[in-house]
Amino acid sequence: MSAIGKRTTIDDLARSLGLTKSTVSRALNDYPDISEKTRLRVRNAATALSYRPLSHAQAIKTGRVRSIGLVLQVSEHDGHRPFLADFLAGITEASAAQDWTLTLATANSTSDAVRLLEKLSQERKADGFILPRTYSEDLRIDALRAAHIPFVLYGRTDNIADCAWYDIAGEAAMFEAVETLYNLGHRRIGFVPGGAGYHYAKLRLHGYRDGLAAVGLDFDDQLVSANAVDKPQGFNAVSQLLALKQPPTAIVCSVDHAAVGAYDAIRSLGLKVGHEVSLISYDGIPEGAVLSPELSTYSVDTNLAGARLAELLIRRVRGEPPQDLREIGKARFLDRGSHGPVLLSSADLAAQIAR
Amino acid sequence: MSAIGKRTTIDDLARSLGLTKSTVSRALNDYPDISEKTRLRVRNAATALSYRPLSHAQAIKTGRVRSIGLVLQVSEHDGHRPFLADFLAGITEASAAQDWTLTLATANSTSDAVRLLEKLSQERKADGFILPRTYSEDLRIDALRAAHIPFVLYGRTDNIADCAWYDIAGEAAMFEAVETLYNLGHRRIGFVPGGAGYHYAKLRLHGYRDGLAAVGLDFDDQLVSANAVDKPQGFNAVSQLLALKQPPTAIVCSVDHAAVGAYDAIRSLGLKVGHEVSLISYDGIPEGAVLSPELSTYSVDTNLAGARLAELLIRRVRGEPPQDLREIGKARFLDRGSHGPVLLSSADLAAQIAR
DNA sequence: AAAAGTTCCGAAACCGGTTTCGGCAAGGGT
DNA sequence: ACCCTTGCCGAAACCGGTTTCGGAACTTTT
Repeated sequence: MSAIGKRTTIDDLARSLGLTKSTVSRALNDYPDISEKTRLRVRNAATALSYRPLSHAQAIKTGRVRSIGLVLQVSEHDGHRPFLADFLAGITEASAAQDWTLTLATANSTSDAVRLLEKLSQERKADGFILPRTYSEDLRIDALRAAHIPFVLYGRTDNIADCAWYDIAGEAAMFEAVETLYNLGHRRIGFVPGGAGYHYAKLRLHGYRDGLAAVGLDFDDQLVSANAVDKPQGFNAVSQLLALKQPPTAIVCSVDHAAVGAYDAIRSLGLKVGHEVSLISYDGIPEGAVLSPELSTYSVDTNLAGARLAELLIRRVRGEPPQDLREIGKARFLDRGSHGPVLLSSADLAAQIAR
Repeated sequence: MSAIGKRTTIDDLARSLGLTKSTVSRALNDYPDISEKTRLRVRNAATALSYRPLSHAQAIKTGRVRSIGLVLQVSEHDGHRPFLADFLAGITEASAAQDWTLTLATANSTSDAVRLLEKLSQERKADGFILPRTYSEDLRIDALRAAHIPFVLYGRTDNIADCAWYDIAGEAAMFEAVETLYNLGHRRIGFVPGGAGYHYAKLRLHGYRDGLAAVGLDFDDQLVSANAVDKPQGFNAVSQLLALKQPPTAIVCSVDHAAVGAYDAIRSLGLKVGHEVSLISYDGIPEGAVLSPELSTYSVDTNLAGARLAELLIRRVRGEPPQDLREIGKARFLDRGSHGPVLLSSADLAAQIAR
């Protein structure tokens, strides 16, 4: 690898300035016992010689490599797969702004993820981790907590001790969706929950129930289908709901990919989305815009999420307590064509379906 | 960050064995001057105490952090966006097998990418880089070459000096597509080139031309449309081709996303894909399977590409010459419904379109 | 049995930064 | 005029590994 183009080290820099490397180091790190004059001299010389400290040489004393760890579980049902690039861009841009980088790994299972988290941390490839797709009971969190490794959740979880997080208020969106549909005259409102075990699914179901309570509708567990996170599951879930004696005239979906299946289910009964059956969903996947009618859904700013998570994690690594590092964002409603005023009563709808 | 759970250092390990750390280090790194007996003793003790060397502490002497760098340009037209997760998984899995990791960054422009490459390398956040989406003339390559930083291309380029690469033989696929269509009776075969400036686009156009030559058809530059890398561009490109006095009865697309637009263009003229107009494309995006008829296309194993690239780069960093690190894979043809025997002559097709 | 190799490990330098500690010189107070 | 700060920088330890060098103990050769 040819030794051409030797790096300039801190010693080179110090020598060229007639200072010692300790002074140079403190000047560059803004120690208070360095005069403003020499601080500037050092800074200028550093840029002139294009000096860049080796991050691993710094790390040996500071213990920090200025790197965010992220372990993706690729086998997951990935509603966020289309958002991956945005998510990563959000993290890396926010990180780069503070001179941090992203160390990425992929796992095939939760236990694999735990193993990688521990390994990356022990080798100090990362100073802390962003945990995407949190479960209500999450082994990754348990492991990091036990090992006192800094982390930030993308999502929330049951046991929030020592947890920092960024999350979108999916429950608020579901709540609002129920209200919206109620105001359009719907009185039988179904719900398609998201992935079992994921905490977001639990929260969104709560939001749905709270929404019902707020508008004065009774909760009917028949109106909650099986969990659905993709097109076929969504198809089955909605078929199941529409086969009820008193079918829902509106359905709230936890994830867009299930809603795509819902379109097929509704159409296969000779009904039209947004007319006989209204649909409101959550995620904001691009496919929603090419369906007809376009899917009414709550969209998530994944780039922003990545950026916020990176900033929170860096603060966490720097020692801020997790209680101060909890942030909730809002999903933005895309008011499109898949929902509308109630057209038929539930009974009439049942009759129509029976034909 | 509580000092609970102190790491075991190499000194701890040495002390517990009654050896010096130099012996331990050499034992773990398979130096020949360590007896087999002590080598085993050390290994066992290391796993027993779960000793994991700090990668940055090693790096200070070795100069390597065992990390692959990847700078994504997020603003690119990303045919490979849907494959991003697969690509990253391929890289990280192959890297992890050799105890390497992936350092990821994102850029908004080529100059931004160059800046990041240099920065990451100078701070030694990465030992070398994978360069995705290569251009025929690529500033990133120039920069890395000039700085003697190891890199591997995903794709090829004009000036291949000092270049190692992995690439899929897109030109062979285009060649074969022309042959296939010729054998089905097509004599007017159009071509939709990919992104201007990208080297893959140049290669695939060559493949198309060579294919024509091989079957004995003349090259007609009218049959080559404008560049197209997404749906609207594909729509325009194919509309342009079908508006010719002697329109093609078959079209080869450089990228699937353009082919999706081709479907619309063909249908809007009252024609059916795979009947009046045949279509063969390249990439293997998932959307191709939900079109009707399903898109005939050459699919790329992106996961494998990531894995091969990681392995090549690691060898490159270890000092193998780039000439020995060039590898070409093959795209797999998905023989589906968007192409078939010629139905109308070009003249008849023109007449039909005119109506 | 002495000389010459081998085998194997310890001692110490080294990598490139950061951080602690101490001291000199200038400034301020009495 | 003297002492005490304060400001500012140099000297040296330190971080946790890797690598070079030298030498003791043990074999082999002559």
